Amino acid sequence: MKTRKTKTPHIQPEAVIKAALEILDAEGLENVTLRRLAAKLNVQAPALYWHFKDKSDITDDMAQAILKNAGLDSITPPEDINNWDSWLKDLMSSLRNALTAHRDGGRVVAGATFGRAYTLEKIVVSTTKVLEKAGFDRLHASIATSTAIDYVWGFVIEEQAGMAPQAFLSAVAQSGENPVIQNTSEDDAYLTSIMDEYCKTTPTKAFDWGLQAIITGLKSAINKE
Amino acid sequence: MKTRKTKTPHIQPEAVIKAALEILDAEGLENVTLRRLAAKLNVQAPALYWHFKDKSDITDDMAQAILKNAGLDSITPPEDINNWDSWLKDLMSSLRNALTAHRDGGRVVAGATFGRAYTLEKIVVSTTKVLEKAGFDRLHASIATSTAIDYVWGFVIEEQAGMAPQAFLSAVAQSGENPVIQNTSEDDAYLTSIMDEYCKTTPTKAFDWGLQAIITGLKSAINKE
DNA sequence: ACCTGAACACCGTTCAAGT
DNA sequence: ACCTGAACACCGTTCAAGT
Repeated sequence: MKTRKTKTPHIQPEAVIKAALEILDAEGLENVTLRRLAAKLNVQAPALYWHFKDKSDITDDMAQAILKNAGLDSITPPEDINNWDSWLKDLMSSLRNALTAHRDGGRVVAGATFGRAYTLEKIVVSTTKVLEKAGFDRLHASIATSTAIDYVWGFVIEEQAGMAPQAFLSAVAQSGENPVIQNTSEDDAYLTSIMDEYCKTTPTKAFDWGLQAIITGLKSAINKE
Repeated sequence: MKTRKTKTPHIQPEAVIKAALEILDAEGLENVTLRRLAAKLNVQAPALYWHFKDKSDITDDMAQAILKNAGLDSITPPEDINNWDSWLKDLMSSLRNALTAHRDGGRVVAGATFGRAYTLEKIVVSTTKVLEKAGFDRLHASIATSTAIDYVWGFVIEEQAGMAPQAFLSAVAQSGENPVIQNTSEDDAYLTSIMDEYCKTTPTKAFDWGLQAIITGLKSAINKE
C-alpha cells in the first residue's frame, strides 16, 4: 500500500469563490481584492494565481455562482407556450432577485464575460427559444431577450448604486446645500415631489411595473411581424 | 495702476474635464487616473485636489460634460403632447448617442452621482413632466421614465462592454477552445445561430426595436389607469 | 503540485512645504 | 491662491525560490 505524496491543497476554487462572495456582501465589490481574499483564506495573494488565471477569472466565477445559487441554471420552458409572458416575467424577476441577493450583484454579473458565466448563456438561450416558439422570428426573439435582460441590468445597477429615491432623498436631507442647486428651483421642487411619490412604492413594485410594460410591448410586437 | 498678484492658474476645471474625456476616448475608463490626467496637464497629481474634492468629483463632471456636449441640457417638450411617444423615442436615442459618443460613456454616466450630473436630472424631470401630461399619474410617470432610462443604461453598458454579438463571435472564432463549452453542444449551436442572426442587424437597430417595444408597452399602460 | 517572499509598476489621497 | 515633493496605504501581477 503506497502512501500518496499529494497533500490536500490549502485552497480549493469553490472555497475561494465562496469567500469572495462573503467579502462582496460584507464590504462591496471595490473591497474584494486578491490580497483581502487571500488573507481570508490564510494564504498569500500570489497563491491565487495557481488556481485562477487572473482576477477577472475570479469575478466571472462569482457571477456564475450568484446565478447558480439562485437556481437559474435549471430553467424549464413554460408548459403552455401561451403563458410565455408570465413565464418571462417570473424569469426576469428571478434574475433580479439573484442579483439583489448580493451587494453589487448587478455590477458583478453584468460585467462578467459571456463565455465564463455560462448560466447567463443558458438564460439567454432558453429565453430566446421560448420567444421564438411564442411567435418571434429568431432575430427578434434574441433582440427581445436582450431588451428584457438589459432592463434588468440597468434597473439593478441603479438600484444597488443607491439611486433609489429613498437613498437620494436622505442624501438631500443630510447635505446642507441642495445637491440639485444648478437646476431651476421649479425643477428642484418637481424632482422632490417625484421622489416623494416614488417613496410610496418599493423597488420591487417599480421593477415589476416596468417589466410588465416591457412584456406588454413585446407581446404587441409579435402580431406586427 | 496696481499690478495684480494673481497669475493665471496652470489648470482650469473645464480643461481638466476636457483632458479627462480625451484620455477616456483614447485609453478607456480604467486608464483615466489622476496621475495620467495630471501628466497630460503638465502638473503633479495632488494639484487636482485644489480644484476637485476627489476623483468621483471629476468623473461626475465628465458625465455632466458628456450629456451637455450632446445638447441634452436643453430639452424642449413636444409641441403636441399626443406625440409624447415619438418624443420619448428621440430623447432616449439621443441619450444613447451621447453615451456611445465616448468610450465607456455608459459606465461613466450611469455611475455618476445624481446631484452632480444635473443634466441627468433635467432629463428625468422633463421626461416625467411630459409623461404626466400624457396621462400617467405622477408616480407612474416617474416609474415609466426610470424604465426607459434603465433600458438605455443596460443596453449601452452591454454594448460598450464588447457584448455585441460581433465581438462575441470573433472571440469565439479566435479562442481555440469553445468558450461556451460548459453548456450542451445543442445550446452552443443555438447560441451561435442566434449570434449569426444578430450580426445581420446593427446595435442601433436592435436598440430602436427594443425601445419601440418599451414605449408601446408604456402607451398601453396609460389606458389601464 | 502548490505556495511563499520579494519585487515591479502602478493606484487615490494627505500634507507639509514651497512660490 | 495654487502647486510640488514626499510619503502612506494600498492595488494586480510576475517570478524565482521553497516544500
